[in-house]
Amino acid sequence: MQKFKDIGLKLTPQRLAILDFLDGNTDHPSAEEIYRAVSVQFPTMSFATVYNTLDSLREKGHIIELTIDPAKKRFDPCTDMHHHLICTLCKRIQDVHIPFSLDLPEQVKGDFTLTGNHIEFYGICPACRSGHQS
Amino acid sequence: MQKFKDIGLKLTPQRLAILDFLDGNTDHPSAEEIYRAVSVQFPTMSFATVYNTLDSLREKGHIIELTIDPAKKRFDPCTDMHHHLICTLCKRIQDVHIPFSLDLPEQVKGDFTLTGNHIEFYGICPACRSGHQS
DNA sequence: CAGTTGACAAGAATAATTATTAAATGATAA
DNA sequence: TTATCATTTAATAATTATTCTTGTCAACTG
Repeated sequence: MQKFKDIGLKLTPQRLAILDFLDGNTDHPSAEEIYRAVSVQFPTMSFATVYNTLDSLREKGHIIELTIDPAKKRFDPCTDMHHHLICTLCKRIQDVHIPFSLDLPEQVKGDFTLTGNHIEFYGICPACRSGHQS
Repeated sequence: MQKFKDIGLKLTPQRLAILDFLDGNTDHPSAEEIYRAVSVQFPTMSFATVYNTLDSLREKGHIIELTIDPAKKRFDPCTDMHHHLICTLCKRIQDVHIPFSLDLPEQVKGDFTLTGNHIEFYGICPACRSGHQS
């Protein structure tokens, strides 16, 4: 777990468990899913601890908070610039690790300084297209 | 108010007021902001009516629900495909009416059928860059 | 006119999240 | 190692956004 050394936060067992669950996870889990997963090892774990940890990690830039889901926040341990491919039926979210360096014409951005972008690709996944319950 | 004719819903005064407030609005207001604005004319207006109306309008495709703000839903009367330019400091959201026809390579999308995309451009707006409260 | 339907207001209920608190723990320096 | 001190935790209360429920009323149907 070398990678958690320079995190800039106290490394408690709870945090380590959350980090461990998140590490390499591409499911974009919600706070509740993280809580459920980590509760297996730490039955005394509090929900607030999950939120606090996620908040600290976000502040330090170790995770990204996704606003893709209108109902709840989702968290992504992959902080590289990347985008998302979302099935509009089953809501599954898939990573897109291709950079798109988009710019805006002057007349649109004006004196706005562009710092980045995030693209949501919408579509129908293979599973939903074939075996959907119509 | 010709444009509200074919809405496919009963046109009640409350709904008309909401529609009227939304029409041409580029501020991406939240339910609460809509409620506050419409309450001026209809002091008895209920919050639930706002949510119900917004929900009906969304179902009929007359407005779009934005998931840009992690804290709450925002609503956009502009249903054309368009994107958003967001100031990461003051959170102001500006429309970007430029189409970006992005595609993904086969190896990424696989059998996914792409239906659309939405781009969030992040940056610092002129106001925040100059007169920010540091 | 009686009955059905849809819409409204009011407020309760729910779900996600944040804030508060005291007790426990990890980091730090002697 | 140990005392110290700030941070973290768990439990719980509070908040916020949203949805649900209920009773009522108006408009429409037959």
